[in-house]
Amino acid sequence: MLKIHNTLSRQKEEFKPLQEGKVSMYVCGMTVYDLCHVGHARVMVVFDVVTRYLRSLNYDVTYVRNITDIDDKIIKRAAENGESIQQLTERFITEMHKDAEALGVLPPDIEPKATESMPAIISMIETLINKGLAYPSQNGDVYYDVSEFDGYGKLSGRQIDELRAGERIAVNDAKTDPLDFVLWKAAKDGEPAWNSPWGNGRPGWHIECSAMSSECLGQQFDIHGGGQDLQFPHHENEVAQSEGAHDCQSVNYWMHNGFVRIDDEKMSKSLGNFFTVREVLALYPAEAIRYFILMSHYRSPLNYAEEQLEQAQSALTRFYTTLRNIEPQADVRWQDDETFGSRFKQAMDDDFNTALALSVVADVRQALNKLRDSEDVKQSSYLAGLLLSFGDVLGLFQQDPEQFFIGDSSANDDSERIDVLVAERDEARASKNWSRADEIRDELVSMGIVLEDAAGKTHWRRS
RNA sequence: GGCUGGGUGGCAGAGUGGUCAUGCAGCGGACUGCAACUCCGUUAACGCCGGUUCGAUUCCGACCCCAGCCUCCA
Repeated sequence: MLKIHNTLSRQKEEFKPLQEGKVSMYVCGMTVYDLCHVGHARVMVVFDVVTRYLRSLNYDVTYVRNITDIDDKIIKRAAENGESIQQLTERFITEMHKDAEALGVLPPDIEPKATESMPAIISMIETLINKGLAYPSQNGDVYYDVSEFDGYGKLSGRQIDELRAGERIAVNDAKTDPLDFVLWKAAKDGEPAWNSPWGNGRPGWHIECSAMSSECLGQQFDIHGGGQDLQFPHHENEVAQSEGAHDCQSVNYWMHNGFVRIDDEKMSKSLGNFFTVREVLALYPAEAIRYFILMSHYRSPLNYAEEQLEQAQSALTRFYTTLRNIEPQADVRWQDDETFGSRFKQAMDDDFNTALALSVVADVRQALNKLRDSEDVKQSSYLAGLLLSFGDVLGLFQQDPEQFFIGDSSANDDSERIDVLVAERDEARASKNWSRADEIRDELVSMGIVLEDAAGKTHWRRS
């Protein structure tokens, strides 16, 4: 039985989809004005695994991840760069897709953009105004009237009074209450604008998600995900908008992943302490980054550190070492395995506990290694297939092992030379010329190459 | 200040009222020409103080410390 930690109740709850056998899920994606950082990578990887796991349980999943392609930061950045907004956003959408692909993140089923959802956004704002939940102000903005929505604060666990007592809310004369938030922003000169009943303008940030989620998935759907920092105000406001407009509970399970940290501090654009995915990919294999993300539970903070990435890479190296030279059985389904499969399911059913799931997978690896010198090819092949089946859920272990060890050949064209040296050393070893053999090995070590003399064959890998 | 979440061995990170996490690293051994890989064995933890209990890292209470949100942020 799958349990999901629901932010609404702050508890793990049994997962029951609205429609049997189907899951509808919406995740807040990127605002595309810059490269993705490791925090964005975490969201993508975490919800990719959620999707893969649900599918492995035979759910028919519709996964929506939006793109915010119009907002203040985008306008500002485009102006700074001297390019059009469209040029900027298209560029970073392409970059985001490259990062996602490198990290083994499967594309979402629907990837709606704010700029392509204007009719739905405008019509939702109209509904909110007609219901008395929103009001146009004299300057052309439209605001949501927080005091008119009963459940305001239920998702983030806040009271309106508490929020009002806070001193950090900017004063704005156009609002009747400082807590009210903008649904539609009137355009200033030179800003991109869409026509609306309230004049030219653009949507506020929160409304696009309410509009796109209901447009893609309906007024009610199963799971809504995103980073923890979106809980308030973004998701709280989404609840107010969607439920205010539709008079029904919009989301049954809210999932929020924890932050990536650096030196015990949140990695964020505003603090400037972030690493882009691109930077990290230059240092470590993409799969190691993915493994690193899955080493901890998705709701825990994840501390980004060189040591952790290297640890992930070492662990991954062991898996591929094990998989080398075994022909995995192709049709293994982890769901049918009673020993490891049931433990894996238990871990993943418990709010997607990938850290625990990885320990089960490590046990499979060990069982496989124990068979290394045995004659039981059938069992070895089965366990290797099982490993790949688990890996399919986690998005790991799918590469050809040799490829993993050799690395990106376009970046390293010394493979031929290495092969020549290895062959030369094998000859020296055959004639028991140990000093020559060791000399060659030392040379390879200085090139960052580790040799492994398996039975009858020498493998090499980059350290 | 208000509201969340958390403090586990050298590091990372699960979990549990009373024999095992797991990974990386370390130590001893097997294997190896020597290594590497692999296997076997092994060291080591549960912030602090009380309480409940036959027994608490796990439950309860106080305290200390850390992070996050309350403003754009995944």
